[in-house]
Amino acid sequence: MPHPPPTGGDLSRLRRLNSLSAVNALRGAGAVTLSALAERTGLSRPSTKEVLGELIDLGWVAEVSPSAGGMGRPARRYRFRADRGHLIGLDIGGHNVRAALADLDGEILAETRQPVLPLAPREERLAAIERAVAGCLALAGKQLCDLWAVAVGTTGIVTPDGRVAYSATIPSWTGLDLAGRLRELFGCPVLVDNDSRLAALAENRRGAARGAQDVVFLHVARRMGAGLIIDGKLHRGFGAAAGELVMLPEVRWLRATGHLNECEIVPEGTSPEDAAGYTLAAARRGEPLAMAAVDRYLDDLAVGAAAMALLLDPEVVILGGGFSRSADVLLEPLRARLERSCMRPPEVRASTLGEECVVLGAIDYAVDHVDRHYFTTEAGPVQALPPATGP
Amino acid sequence: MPHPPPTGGDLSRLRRLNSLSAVNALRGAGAVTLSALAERTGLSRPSTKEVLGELIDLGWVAEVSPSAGGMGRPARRYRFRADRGHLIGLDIGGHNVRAALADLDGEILAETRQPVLPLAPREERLAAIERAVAGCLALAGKQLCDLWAVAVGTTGIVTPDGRVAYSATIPSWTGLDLAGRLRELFGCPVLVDNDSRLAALAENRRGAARGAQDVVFLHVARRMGAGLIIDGKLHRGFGAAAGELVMLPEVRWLRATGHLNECEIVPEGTSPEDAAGYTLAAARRGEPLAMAAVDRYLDDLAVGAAAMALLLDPEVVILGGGFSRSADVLLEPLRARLERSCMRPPEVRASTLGEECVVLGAIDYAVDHVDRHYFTTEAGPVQALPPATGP
DNA sequence: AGAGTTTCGAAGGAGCGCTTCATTAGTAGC
DNA sequence: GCTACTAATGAAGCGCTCCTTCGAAACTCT
Repeated sequence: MPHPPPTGGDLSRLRRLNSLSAVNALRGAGAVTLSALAERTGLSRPSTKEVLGELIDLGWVAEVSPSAGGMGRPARRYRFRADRGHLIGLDIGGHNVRAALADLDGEILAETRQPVLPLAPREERLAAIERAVAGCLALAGKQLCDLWAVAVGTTGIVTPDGRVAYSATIPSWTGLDLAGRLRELFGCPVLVDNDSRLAALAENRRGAARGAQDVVFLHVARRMGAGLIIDGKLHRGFGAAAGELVMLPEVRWLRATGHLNECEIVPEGTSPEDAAGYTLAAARRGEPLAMAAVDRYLDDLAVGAAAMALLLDPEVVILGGGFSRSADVLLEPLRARLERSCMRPPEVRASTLGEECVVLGAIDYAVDHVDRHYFTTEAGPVQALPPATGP
Repeated sequence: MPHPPPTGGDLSRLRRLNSLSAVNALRGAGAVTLSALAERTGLSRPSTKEVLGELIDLGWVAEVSPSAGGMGRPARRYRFRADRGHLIGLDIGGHNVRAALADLDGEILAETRQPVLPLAPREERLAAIERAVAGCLALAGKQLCDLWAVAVGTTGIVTPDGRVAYSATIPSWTGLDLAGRLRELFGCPVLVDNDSRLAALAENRRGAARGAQDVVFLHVARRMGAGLIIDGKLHRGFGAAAGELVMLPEVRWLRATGHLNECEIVPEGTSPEDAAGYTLAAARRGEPLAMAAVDRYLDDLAVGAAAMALLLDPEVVILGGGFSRSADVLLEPLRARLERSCMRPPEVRASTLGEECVVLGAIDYAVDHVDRHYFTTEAGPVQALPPATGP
């Protein structure tokens, strides 16, 4: 029988915990004085100083110019060196590849976009990915060797080891060892996950669902998806296939978009990509036919949304994805439908991150990965900052 | 802005962690030698001894007779004093009130059952609860003042503070402040939760889903329910209403049992309670009409089950509740249906705890409560054992 | 320039866990 | 019945981490 949890332990472990506590207090807090840090960590000033000194020696923390103004002796100030490593977030969709470059705090430094055709062959899309990343690096004046991790959100079902098991939106993607290919390309750790899940993560960290413990994120676009935050953590499931509610016919998500695409009001010859947007815009203007189509669409959308809300009882449901541009048309009716179906209806909010939610979620995922690697109890003592060539 | 997590800290905190580690290593492990304990906790022998000495002083640990046989000097042995406190688990259903008495390890010492009519008034059911508990106490020779906690599983939606917001099975229950009433009755902390959720907890701790991180528990009986274990923890949801998928018509769980009740093969005059069981038994014998009814029943059951499996991607789905007696008829077809609907089908297993799953889950919930209260980091240092009159 | 305020840096003390070693209590073999 | 072996016990001494306390330093306000 394996021993349960290796809790407690050594004195060095206590130091490690306090180092982590200090790192967490410094992360994203800008310039912090020693006294402030001591208060946040709960340690005494001398202990905090010792911990901080160690972090400075390891290269994770730097001193910045002392504070000006105020009473008493000016305090020296310190900051987390978020600029010592860089991360790439990728959103691989049917029509676009988006990339963003961020520092270790997840602060965005550069963004690019590369259009691709949904039916483009694998290599073409991979080339677009490479261009998008190269563009980000050039914009920020960085190099490949500055990258510590690349996180990717893509449509479809992704296995735990980063292969694309199946993608309806990008046919050529099915069966690809995406993580492996990108590792070759970028020479650093690559994390791959489903795009809807990463979007949910972003909304939870910096968007409309900030602070919520239980979140249902509805990725509404031509094709639907869902991402779940449960107990403050992204839920992936045993086989990393959580959120694939679309596949169940009774949930009516497969046919939902059809109501928008096939609305009679859509002019002949409108491309299938633009039809839904046309109907939504027409509904906003008050065209009766369009409004009826949107109503039918919402009826179908609400079935799956209600199933999730009833099953999980989340604090908030986020309406995100491409169609969330039309949140003004969709939000209130969705809320009304959920209030009819649910005993304890959740809040319903529109995404605040819009089109960028997947890229931002990928960045957040990469930040988490770095944190797990360097700043968790399991990872051993806080390690020295890797040399400038990357980890 | 509130300070995030009060991690790390004092030297005393380290001792606390090690005390907890020792308690956890002792819980449910019977008699343990000092060396074995040292190995499990990861501490050195002398440190382990000191920690153990403290726990003995506080009254949580006792020495037992030294081990006989074996090489070398016989080791002194120690055990967790699970018998110093007692817990009650209750299952309040439409037709029965079940009670169990357990020690602090969750080991069952006595069980009783009191029949009640579904339409019985509140006070009658409350009296049955009192009788069931009194019976347990008498069987084990204990008294009310020996109880440290009472945990209750009941049908219906339970608010976080222990009121019954709504119960379809027990009409008189709706609106009752169950936790308040039982606290008056028993004079100790009372925890109330939905019965399906507690059953899921029991299967995760000691039943068919032991060790699984993500579990969907299907409570199949006259009325359906669901309980979710996510990331190893019972999922309650923001308003403690998680699992109420039944309420959604599209999921077809409301009408499912009807296929069994209304099967032509059921003899005239069979009571509504027994009709479904009759059909299931007939299906097992191979009666074509019954088999067709069970098929239709399974079609409906599978819709909700598939929705849950697709959304959460659990490791295992447990078929539990009253109808799990007929798991031989239901399990394989359900598995086949899930394999058709799911990209990565979960394992499907029958409950191993049967009728007792709710009572056992209530006990497990009560054990968790005691653990949270006495043996967690948040609870401060491990407290002295309360005096014999209860906590 | 002096009082007040806040931070800095060093010294001394207490708690906790680790290693080490002599001692003790049993079994196995002759 | 005696000796050799084995494994646990108990006490002593060490090192690490955090704490409290104090005088000195640096800057603002009057």
